Amino acid sequence: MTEPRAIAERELCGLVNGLAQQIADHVRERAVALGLTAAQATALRELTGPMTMRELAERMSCEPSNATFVVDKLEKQGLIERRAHPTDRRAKHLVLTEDGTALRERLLALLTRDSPLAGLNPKEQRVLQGLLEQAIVPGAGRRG
Amino acid sequence: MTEPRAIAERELCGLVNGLAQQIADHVRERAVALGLTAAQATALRELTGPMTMRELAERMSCEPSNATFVVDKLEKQGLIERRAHPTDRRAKHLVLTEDGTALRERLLALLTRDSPLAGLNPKEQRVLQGLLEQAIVPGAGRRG
DNA sequence: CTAGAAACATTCAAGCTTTAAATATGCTCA
DNA sequence: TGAGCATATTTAAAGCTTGAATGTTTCTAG
Repeated sequence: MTEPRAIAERELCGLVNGLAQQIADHVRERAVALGLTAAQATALRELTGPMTMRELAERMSCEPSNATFVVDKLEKQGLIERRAHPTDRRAKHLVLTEDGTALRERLLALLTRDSPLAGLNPKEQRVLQGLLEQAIVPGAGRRG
Repeated sequence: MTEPRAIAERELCGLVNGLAQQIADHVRERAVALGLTAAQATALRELTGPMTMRELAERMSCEPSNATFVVDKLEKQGLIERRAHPTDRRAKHLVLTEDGTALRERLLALLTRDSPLAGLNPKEQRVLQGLLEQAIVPGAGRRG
């Protein structure tokens, strides 16, 4: 409680959360300009190529059931398609449509402008990246 | 798009989000052990002393309307009280009840054990803190 | 081969979060 | 003083997220 070390760690957690919010707000702002919600934009951004629902969920740091919800919306908008997975019949293969690909390009362009990490120069960003990678426990977030 | 710098920044955003999730999951896990939800636990943790709704919302990195929602729950459980603010009649003064204070102590004890930042030693945590403070734009997250 | 365990995706209920709008109070300045 | 704008909180609607089932398919040990 009054242990300085514990207090510092709590404060640090607050900062991580604060920066995550700042990033999320940044995405949300740009998303609405394209008629997307923040969650939809995040999914679109993470869809770097064909992948399964689970892979997408992992990239979004969310539960698979949430990915189902978001992909439903994107599919209704004709931006994405759920195809049969080539080798595993349990899985779906998510593929961007032509419209989806085009919109994703526009989204990435918007997201790249005015980075939410502009306060850090490239070197500082590399240091931050190293620390975050070290702090993140591989299997913990979603099945600890 | 294929610009290496932009890709690195997107990846970095993903890592920030991932660590924030890891921290949130850590809180959630401990919260349920005390009959609290993650949001309620976060509010309780941030209530370091009497404060207004807006102050609490800022500490939680959320909208004031969300703080209203969470404080409603805590108040119904008798953990917190909304009192008149001593100098500003628009504002509420949030104060922990005796039960609330006791539960907060137990929560902090749980949260301190098994830190979600255990992957970093104290020195690394200080470096991380410095970078995060630099990356967070003071007025940005909540009023664009 | 086959039964059991594990993995992928989905559904549903419950709870969280944001936005916009509404109410109440405070502040500034002519 | 009082009009106009800013701030604190709340409400309602829409959307997000999680966790616990469920159905299907795959894997693994015998």
